[in-house]
Amino acid sequence: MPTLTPTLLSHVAEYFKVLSELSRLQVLCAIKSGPKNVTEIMAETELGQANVSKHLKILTQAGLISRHPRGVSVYYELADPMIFDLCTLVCQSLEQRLQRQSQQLSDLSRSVFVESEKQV
Amino acid sequence: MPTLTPTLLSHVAEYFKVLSELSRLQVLCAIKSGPKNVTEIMAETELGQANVSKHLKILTQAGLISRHPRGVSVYYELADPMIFDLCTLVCQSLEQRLQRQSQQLSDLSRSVFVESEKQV
DNA sequence: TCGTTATATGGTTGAATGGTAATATAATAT
DNA sequence: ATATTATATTACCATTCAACCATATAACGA
Repeated sequence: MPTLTPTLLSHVAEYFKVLSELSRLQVLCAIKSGPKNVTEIMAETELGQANVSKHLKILTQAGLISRHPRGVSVYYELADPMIFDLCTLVCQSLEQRLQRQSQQLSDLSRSVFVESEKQV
Repeated sequence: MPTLTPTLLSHVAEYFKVLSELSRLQVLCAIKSGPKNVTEIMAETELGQANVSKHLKILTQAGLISRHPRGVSVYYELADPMIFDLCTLVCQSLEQRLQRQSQQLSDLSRSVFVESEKQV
């Protein structure tokens, strides 16, 4: 890993901030299978037009997607599919966390059960 | 990659939101080399006490770090070093983006140079 | 017990930002 | 030229949240 200087770190934080909004992740998922224009993205995400447009601008400025006007409509496509590698890693972490929690829960319920047995 | 249902996606967004704050990334970096107590983290990050405490709580609740009281002080440690794999991927993406931009800049300056030559 | 140190919490404030409606711009067709 | 469709922008509101101050809690020593 590169040295995480404060400057670099703030860029990383900014990157994560772009990905920290559900609507924007939905937009990214919408174009995961291939380029789509704004109308198509609106349909798939069920977000408002101005809203989608703003999010697309933010994603474009962050370099996560690229903009391709074609005729009257504008197509957007993923600039770096690595984004979904990030999502995969996060999902794995979430999964592990859930497993730990459910394990703790079952341990807890077992101990409660044992305790109640003692009472009898 | 698992199917990114809206529910799962919102969890992923939440995860990224935790990582989207410079102060919290600084805290994570501070304990990257090993567990540290709150005072040590304050010193390393130069953040206020209440501030650090709140960020530590957020990171703990998100499952990114774990809390270990020892005597009068409380030590925190990374719960999942995978976090820095995320940072590495992001850094690579940022680097690529910068390279593309600098390439475009040099292309631009070259074309400007050629144009000015034509003028002569 | 009392004081001290370490950490956590509550309250407040200001800045950032997502959503939406209204409007602007751009491209195409009639 | 004008209407129409697609996209972008602006203005506004509501919410979120980081930073800070003050205060509370907890652990330990004198």
